[in-house]
Amino acid sequence: MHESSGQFEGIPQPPWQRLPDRSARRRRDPISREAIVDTAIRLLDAEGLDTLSMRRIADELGTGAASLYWHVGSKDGLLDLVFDKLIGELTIPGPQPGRWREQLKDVARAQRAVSLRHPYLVRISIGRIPMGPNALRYSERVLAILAAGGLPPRLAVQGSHLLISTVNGFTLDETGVGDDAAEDASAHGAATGHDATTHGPDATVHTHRGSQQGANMVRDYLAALPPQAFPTLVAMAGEYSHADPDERFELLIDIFVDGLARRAASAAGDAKASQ
Amino acid sequence: MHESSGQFEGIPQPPWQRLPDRSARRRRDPISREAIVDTAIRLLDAEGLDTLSMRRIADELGTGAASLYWHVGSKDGLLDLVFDKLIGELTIPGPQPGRWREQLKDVARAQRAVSLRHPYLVRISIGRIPMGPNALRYSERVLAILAAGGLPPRLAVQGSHLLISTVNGFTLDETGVGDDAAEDASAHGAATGHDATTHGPDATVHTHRGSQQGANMVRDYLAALPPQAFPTLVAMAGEYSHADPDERFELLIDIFVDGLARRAASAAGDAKASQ
DNA sequence: GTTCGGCAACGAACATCGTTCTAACATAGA
DNA sequence: TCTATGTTAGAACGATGTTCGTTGCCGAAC
Repeated sequence: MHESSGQFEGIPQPPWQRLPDRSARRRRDPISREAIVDTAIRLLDAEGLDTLSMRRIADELGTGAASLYWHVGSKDGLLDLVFDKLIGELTIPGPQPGRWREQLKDVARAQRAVSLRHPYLVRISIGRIPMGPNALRYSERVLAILAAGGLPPRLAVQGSHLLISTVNGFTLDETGVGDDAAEDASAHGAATGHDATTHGPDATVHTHRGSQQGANMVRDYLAALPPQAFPTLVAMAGEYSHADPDERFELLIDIFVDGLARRAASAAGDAKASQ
Repeated sequence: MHESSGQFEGIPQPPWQRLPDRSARRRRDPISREAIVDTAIRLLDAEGLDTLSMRRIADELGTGAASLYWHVGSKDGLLDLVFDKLIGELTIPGPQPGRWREQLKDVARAQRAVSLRHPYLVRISIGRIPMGPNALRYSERVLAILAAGGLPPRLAVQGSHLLISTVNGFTLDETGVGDDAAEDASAHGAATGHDATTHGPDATVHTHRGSQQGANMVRDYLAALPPQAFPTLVAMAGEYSHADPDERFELLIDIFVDGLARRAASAAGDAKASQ
């Protein structure tokens, strides 16, 4: 009170008497955990996972990096919150026993859609056991669908786990290649190429921003391989140009859900037989 | 000159003439790209991915970090080489047309085994298109098995892709949880728990070094959930205690390979019908 | 009305990281 | 012996996650 400190705004503080510069930076709009999570997600969507830093988030909020730590504990804790919040975007319908197969496919499609909308999601999920409130809701509803479909508990639990990891595996290489800011080739090829099997690039080829251009590059590269060493690869190189991710994903969930249904049926048959 | 610098080993250099201290550090054993890659793999196996740094590798080789860059270009380039070298550990058998289903399962098992032996492998593979010499050999042999099994090219290519990503997805959460150096809980729980669905932990629970202890923790936690909100999860909590990864993996590849075989058969049927 | 204590914010600093710069060295050929 | 070239390596740069110590705010107690 008494407007104690910075009362006379015109007179600058003597520079040797170093006082905190509270000119900018209003104490209004106190930062909250939700605001931090939201800006983190906004930055992640806009600029990708690699460029996300505590300081970047703090800048966006008009504060310093240290201020974030009171609310989120650590960057990893923040990513925990981001992860669960994004899982909350998933809406899983209530179980309809006769339609459990289609429902399960819809769940898979929804999960892939979220992972494509936030291409960093799968990478964030690594090493994080999904046990936040939204993740629990998600597991509950998926399990409910499988239980309503008549799967025995063991198979239902295993199936829900496998569904998640299978979709994650698929979207991982769908989203893993091109993140953001296109890097140049870098081609670290020096000498010492003594044991190379082929005359292709030295170790691994990075193809950025996939889509059609990258697919054609891969196809051309494969087609140019020495046929005696890679006969099948050369013969099938053409298939790599029109690789439709949607079609492949549908094939995957078809295989998975059909297979799961078949195990469920055979399990039911076994149970009936041993009755 | 005349054997200018460190010739007479007994006499120390005058300290004001600051020359690089080449007292230790023999010029023998010049570092090579292979030696760098091998040391990196050894460190990765022993200490995990998080603690790997260029300086750590250089220390192990008795040199400085800058010296590595002449050979590998960048850390990412080094990981390219590590990745392809580890893929080289896989040995895929030649195709036996009548046994392609078992062979494909064996491929999956082998891939999982490598990913468990080097738990950082899957994480390294993210964003890396597998086109090194060993990766190409791998793709060639898998495709050869599928082609010998009679799959049409389109299905063979898609199947080989899906096999890799499916196994990766499975091993990702098998190896993703506990890396190395056990961290303490950290529990960043402050106030503002206003919208929590449950009275459980705040956001996400990290269970380290999985196995039985972690499984029991998960089971107990799920069993203690409010049953009206999570009826299915609570009812099936017991299943989470005896979750056998091997059994689940076998279920996965059973489903996958059987499903692929079924598509192959129906594709063959279609081809014959439209003939 | 004044004092006090805890919640919240913040600047500065620390350790570490990947990477670059540049000088020094080693060795082979002239 | 001199030079050219390939190779090593110390120092430094910028950026990162995180911690420390301090400061301010605001309601409760006196």
